[in-house]
Amino acid sequence: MGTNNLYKGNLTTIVLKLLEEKGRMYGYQITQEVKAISVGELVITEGALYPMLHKLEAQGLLTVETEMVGNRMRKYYSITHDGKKEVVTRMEELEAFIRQMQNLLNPRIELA
Amino acid sequence: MGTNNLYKGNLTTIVLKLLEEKGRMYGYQITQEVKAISVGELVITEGALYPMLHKLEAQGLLTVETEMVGNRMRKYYSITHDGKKEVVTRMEELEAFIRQMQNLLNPRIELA
DNA sequence: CAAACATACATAAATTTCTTATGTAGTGGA
DNA sequence: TCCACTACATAAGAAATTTATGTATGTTTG
Repeated sequence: MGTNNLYKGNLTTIVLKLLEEKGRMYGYQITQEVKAISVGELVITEGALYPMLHKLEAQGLLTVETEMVGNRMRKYYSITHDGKKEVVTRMEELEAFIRQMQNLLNPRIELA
Repeated sequence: MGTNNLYKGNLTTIVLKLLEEKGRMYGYQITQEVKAISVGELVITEGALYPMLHKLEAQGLLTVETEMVGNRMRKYYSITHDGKKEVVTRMEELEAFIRQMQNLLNPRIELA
């Protein structure tokens, strides 16, 4: 997960958002895309990704289609309507979080 | 920890930064101050706070002075030189994290 | 004046989320 | 033929936190 562990709790948000944008991706592709976009900073491990995808599917936020490409299996994931609602919620939470962190961490006027 | 769980992994940073600003605080005071600054959004639980303070002391990032106020014990924590270095590192990491999240989550031009 | 709430510390068990390690299997190049 | 890459998967362990308790004093309120 790169050099620092602040992404903890945000991997799901990143994956859902990516699937919302791209429409349809398979697991390995997600890891490569995230690595590319983050310029190598964020590497999602398989041990984190696959259980997460299964969980999101079980929750109805993603759907799967299995395809054979040549001789190899691929499981394509797409975001559902519920998944899109979840993305909206998570984005709002993230923005609130960033505001709060700036509020908490920027030196401020002495409070009573 | 409030309504969303994004603060996960940042509680230590928040506490160290607060002690750097304020100079000297005790546990309960930290929970109240954080709650006040965040307007009730961020509530640090005791089960998270006290073990964390003990750990930071063991790591040499904080020092403790126990005082009796009336009939009641208070343990005042202060940040050390090493603690201040840690704050600098953590602030840089947080800024890098926020930039990466904006990069990952803002709709962007289609990549190759 | 008793009960409820606030102050102030603390720890233990459970939960969530992740890393590390391992396994299977096909592909492709040096 | 070995190594790296693609592509899936699971299990054991680690870290940070929540939830649940526990102890004890202080203060407000009906």
